[in-house]
Amino acid sequence: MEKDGNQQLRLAIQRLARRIRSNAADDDVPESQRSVLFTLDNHGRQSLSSLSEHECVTPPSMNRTVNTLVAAGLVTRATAEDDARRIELDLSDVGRAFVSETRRRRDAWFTKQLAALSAQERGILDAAVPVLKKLAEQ
Amino acid sequence: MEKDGNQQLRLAIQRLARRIRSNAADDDVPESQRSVLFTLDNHGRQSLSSLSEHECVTPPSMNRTVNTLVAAGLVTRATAEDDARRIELDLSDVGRAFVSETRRRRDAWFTKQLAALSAQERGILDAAVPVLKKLAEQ
DNA sequence: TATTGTTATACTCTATAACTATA
DNA sequence: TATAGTTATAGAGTATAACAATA
Repeated sequence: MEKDGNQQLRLAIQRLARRIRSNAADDDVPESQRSVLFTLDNHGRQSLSSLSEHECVTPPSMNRTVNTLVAAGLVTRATAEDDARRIELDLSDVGRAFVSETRRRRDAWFTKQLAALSAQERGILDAAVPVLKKLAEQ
Repeated sequence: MEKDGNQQLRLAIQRLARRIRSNAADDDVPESQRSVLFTLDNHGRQSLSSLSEHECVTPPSMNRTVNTLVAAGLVTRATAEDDARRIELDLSDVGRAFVSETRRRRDAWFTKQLAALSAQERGILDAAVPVLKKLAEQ
């Protein structure tokens, strides 16, 4: 890869990620809350402190975010059976439906963008998927 | 491209963009300010209102951000010669150096990640660059 | 009268410090 | 005494409304 090919690739990825976010965001739910919903969907029921660690936010801050989500009916809160200090946070049915719907909208937008490409271009992207995944996870 | 290949590609891009940001961010300068510096570097000297439009922020909000940047010596402010209502905002030399340094650090991190790939994998990514760019800009 | 920027004020999200309940 | 969560309070960053200066 040539000298500034790196920069071209990095810029293209950052720009595309920005477009995905701005085109598929649901402005009614702020990013901080949406991120918690997706974390609960991806990693399941968990305590306040594990959630705050995962989101790189302090417990008091996460507490407030969670309160909002519980008040909105998107998240459920329950005391843990084995340790009365801990609370178990999880998605409610409404929260789960919200996550599915958000995901569906993102995919719909992205699929529409892909449809404008040629078969050859889509083939190039298909080949790149595993490499991008490796890059994101290594 | 198969059914959920779209989703795989979208997820890989979003994850990779997140990693680029978290690994190369300069925590001393908040994202809102950094974004203004990059906009001035990319699009040159401009007024408060054009800057606020570009950043999708209200003029009072941008005014505050700009005040901070001027106080920090990263941005210069001057009354426009042809219209005394307008102000011209631009990068100072220090601001320009900051932008270069940030860019250099991002590239360094990303280049290091790419170095872990095989020649074949890098070739696949090279081929994908123009397609990703098209996707980000269409 | 319209436009450009600024000030006043309030709301949201985040943080640190201090507190309560449980282990 | 240590841990999980909460409350109190303060600092960014943003918004709307009202204002000042200039065109």
